[in-house]
Order: sequence, then C-alpha cells, then structure tokens
Amino acid sequence: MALELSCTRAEADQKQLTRCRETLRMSSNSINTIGKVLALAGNETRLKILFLLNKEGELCPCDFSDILEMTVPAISQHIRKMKDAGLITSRREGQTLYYSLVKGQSEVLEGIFSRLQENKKVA
Amino acid sequence: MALELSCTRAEADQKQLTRCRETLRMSSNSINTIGKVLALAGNETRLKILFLLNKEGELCPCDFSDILEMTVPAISQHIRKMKDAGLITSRREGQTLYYSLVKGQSEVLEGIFSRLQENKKVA
DNA sequence: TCATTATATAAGCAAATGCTTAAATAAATT
DNA sequence: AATTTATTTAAGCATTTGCTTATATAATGA
Repeated sequence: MALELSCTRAEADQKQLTRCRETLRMSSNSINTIGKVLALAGNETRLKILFLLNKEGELCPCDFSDILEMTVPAISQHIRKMKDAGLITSRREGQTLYYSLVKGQSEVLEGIFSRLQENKKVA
Repeated sequence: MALELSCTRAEADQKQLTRCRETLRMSSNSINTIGKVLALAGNETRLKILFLLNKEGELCPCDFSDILEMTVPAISQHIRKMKDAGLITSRREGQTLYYSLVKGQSEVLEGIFSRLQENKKVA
C-alpha cells in the first residue's frame, strides 16, 4: 500500500491535520475502550440483553433464550463476550447462573439505557 | 431449529419473562435505531471520524486519509455508511467534499463525544 | 451412581465486514 | 479538449461474526 502521507489539497490546513492527529493520540485509550463497548452494544441481541439486565437486575441464559427466542448456546456466546469485556458478571444459584450488569462499568451504556427507557427519539 | 418456547426452570418467573418481552416490544423501534448507530460507532475508524467531525466541524476524505493513515477509498466507504444512516452530511466546495455531523441526529453520540473529550474513564 | 438440567465450549459454516486495487465521476486547470 | 485532482464506486478477497449442532462441564435429584 503506497499511502500518501500528506493531503495534497492546496487548501489542506496542515495545522488542523496535526491538531487532529494529536487529538486522537491524546484520546486513544478512551477511543479504544469506548469503541469496544460500542461494538458489543452494536449487536441487537447484545443490546437487548444489556437493556433487559439494566431494567430487571439479573436474568439467566435460559430466560434470554426464552425472551429472545434464540438457542441457549447462541445466548451463551453473546454473554461470554460481554463478560470477557467486564460489562456483566454472574452469580451462581444451584445450576442457574444469574447475570447482571457490572455497575459503573460503562457510563456510555447507562446513557443509552436511560434514552431507551424514556423511549425518546434516539437518532 | 427446534427452539424451546419456554424456560423449563422451575424457578422461572413467567411474569418477568412476559414483562421483558413486552418491554422489548415497546422499545423495539428505539432499540433498532440506536443499535444501528452503535454498530456504526463501534468501528474504531468510524468512531475516530465522528469524534474528529464533532471537534473540528468539517473535514474532507482526503484529510481523514492523511490523519488516519488509511487509503482514500477505505475512508470513503466508512463515510458512505454513516451518510446513508443520516449521521453525517456533505457540502461541496469545488472538487472537495466537506463532511460534518448532522446535529441532533444522535444524542447518544453526543454523550459519547463529551465523554471522549473530557477524557474520562469511559468503561 | 446414573440420569436430568443448566450452562458452556467447540467445530463448522454462511453471511457480513473492511480492506485492497482498479475503474468511474466530477470539478478545476492547462 | 485533455489532464489533473478529489472523490466515489465496484470487484475481489481475507477476516470476523453469529449462528448451528454436537459435546463437555457442573450441579441436582432419583
């Protein structure tokens, strides 16, 4: 890939470009972290799971399978990704695993939930 | 797919399951819309583009290509998705197309930007 | 201990994603 | 009119994603 390292537009504002690069560099950790959360929540099934956990407190894979009309393994795999990312956690009660949101783990998500619950125009 | 239509757990709270289904049904439009926005913003390149547009007002594909060190067609294809979704719009000035955020199109995104700019702990 | 139940994991596969390179538009310049 | 520049579009391809089915693990109960 022979990438042009510089915009050849005569009007290109080099100071702006430098500033932008610096902005990204400064926020790269946040961008990376938030990007992962958004990618997880950007799947409709996972968004529903997160939304329901926010509303109901805790639910088990079997519940989600029933509510979302999906197989348990499909649910389980979505849950795993969110657990790996630290968004949700589990509590065992006998054979049943109850999942819940890890509070304070994502203010971004909480902002989304409040919007969803208010049923506001979101986009 | 022979899907069990009901959780067989003895402890399954049928009222809760019904309530959850209803919750999703009520919010299905919002969930769908917000899900699409999150899926778009859940790509690191697109998140950076949106973030920079929020900060700088407007930028052209050539700028992004330079800043993000990616080919112009790669940028252009990301831009197209966001334009199709109504998140961004363009203004032509000669050969150059300046892209900018469609204001008020996603409060969710605006919430994310403010968090990114404050460089707060996001997740 | 053996079967049942709840969940997780693994392997396989089709569809979606995100890049690449090449070609097409559109506007400006010569 | 021909060339250059900015951008888009298209085709191709490797990677990722999200399901499926089959199997493994863990806890309960007969």
